[in-house]
Amino acid sequence: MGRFYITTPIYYVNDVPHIGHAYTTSAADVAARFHRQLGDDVFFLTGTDEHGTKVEQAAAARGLAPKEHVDEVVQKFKEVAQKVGATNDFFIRTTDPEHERFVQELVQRCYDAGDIYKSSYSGLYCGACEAYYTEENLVDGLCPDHGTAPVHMEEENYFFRLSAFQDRLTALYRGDPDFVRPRHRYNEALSFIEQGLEDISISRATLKWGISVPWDPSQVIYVWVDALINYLSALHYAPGEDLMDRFWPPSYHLMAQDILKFHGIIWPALLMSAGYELPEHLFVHGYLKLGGEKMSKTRGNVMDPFPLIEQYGADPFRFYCLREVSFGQDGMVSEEGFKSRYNTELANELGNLVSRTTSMISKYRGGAVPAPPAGRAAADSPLAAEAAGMADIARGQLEEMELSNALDTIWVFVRRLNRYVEEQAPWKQAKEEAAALAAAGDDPQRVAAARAPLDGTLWDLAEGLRLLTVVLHPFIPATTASMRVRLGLEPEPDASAGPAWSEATWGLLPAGLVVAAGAPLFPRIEE
RNA sequence: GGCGGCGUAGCUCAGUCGGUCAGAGCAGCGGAAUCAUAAUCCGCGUGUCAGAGGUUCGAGUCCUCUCGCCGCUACCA
Repeated sequence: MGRFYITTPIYYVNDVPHIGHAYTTSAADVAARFHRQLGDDVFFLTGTDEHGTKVEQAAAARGLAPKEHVDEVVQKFKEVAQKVGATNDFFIRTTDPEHERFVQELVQRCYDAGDIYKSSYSGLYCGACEAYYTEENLVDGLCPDHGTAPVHMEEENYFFRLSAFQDRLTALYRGDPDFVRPRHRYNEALSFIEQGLEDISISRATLKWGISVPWDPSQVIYVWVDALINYLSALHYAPGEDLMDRFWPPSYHLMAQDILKFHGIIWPALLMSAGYELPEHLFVHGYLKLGGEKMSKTRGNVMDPFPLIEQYGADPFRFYCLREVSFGQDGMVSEEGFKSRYNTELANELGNLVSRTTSMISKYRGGAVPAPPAGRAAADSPLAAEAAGMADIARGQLEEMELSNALDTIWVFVRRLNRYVEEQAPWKQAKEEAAALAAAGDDPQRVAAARAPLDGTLWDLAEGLRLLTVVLHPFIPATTASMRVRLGLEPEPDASAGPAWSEATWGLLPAGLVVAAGAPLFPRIEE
């Protein structure tokens, strides 16, 4: 039994929830569910980042106080987690008073450690934005939002001595090539560090909407510093006892590539300064691209997942994203692709497999899953070895966060079961059985022998489906729950926990199950 | 410019330590079967593995160079 603490980034409420948020949260949920199945002590955290200039401005534009504004917008992000079926254990908001207090404590620690000092920051400042711009971010030398010329300004800020951590960060990376995965992201971060780190300003004098610097209330803490600390602060006040001891450090921080620098460099340095253990791994997943381009609102090529989820449920969405795109790499998604995979893989291959299996058990055995033929050990099933291999490999891949590889491994087995039906041809076995039974008379041994082939086939299929409910639970939990009902298995007491991974062992199918027919798991999408 | 990555069948992509690695899925064509959501299964690919050179008994798989894409290159979430 291990410990598993996984996080998504906390989402910036100024943005509108989009497929990227749903993707990250889904992926984190897959990992969290899998580790619960292993029996690990799991904590899965997500939440929202609610401070900063943009939020302050958005609120002002609506004539609301910032807090009123974020209280409203945060609901949309809570809905994302709920809609994708995420089993997050807590939802943190950086406006939680407990978080704010903790951020101040932590920053104070860094200050006391001598890693924060006052200096002046100079740059190009747009008064309308109340923000600084670097030259690259200007459009023809003008503010991209207001079209006005920024002025050169200086402000007194507190700086974090990031440069002092260069050697320790280098050592961290050199000592653990898996600190950031996949490897090319590790290279990126390391090369950034080796180019030389400069101190960073971690406070703002012109902004009000933030957490004030404890020793100088005229300034607020830079929003990224505020945000990163959520991974730590949450454990101090999320429901439950001793969460720090139970869960720190994080097993995985999940994120997209745009925020690697903050998580891979600033965050470890802050933790070093404040004296905390470092996260074990950062995992950087790719972007979902539509039509070969990175999705962006300005390009108008954003794929909105929420109508699809409303219409088809969370499972098909989760399945599609994690199956279509190699986890850790960029990939293309489209509504067309969604429908294609939904129909071919979920409806035809998996859904129909469940249909045909339960239907044949009903038709040939009155709905009762037969016992395996007398004298045939579970391990003698033609599928036993493949099933065991599939479960082992998928487990290893899930442990390594190779989510799409795991799904691929599992799907080979789904297809194997369909092929098995064709190979055994139960309808043919049923005819042969009828003939053999007619010839067997009352001889119990001959009756048993006559029934053995079809019994074996149906039992194998039911057992194969049962295994699938275990290994697919992390990806499509509502579906596997429904499959278990159809197979006549007892529902899990805790739906978010799912069946224990140890049940992914061939031969554990309980005796005496009665299958239940049902509407198609995935009705085909007809166009 | 520097660092990193990518360029493999019509499409989307796998290819861990160099030796059945030339593959999968989709799309297309042909066939079988009928338990099932007309759902399944089987068969069919002459691809210069971007190009050139090199190392090696042997290279998509290592090295060099060229071409074409992409990411990162500091405080914009």
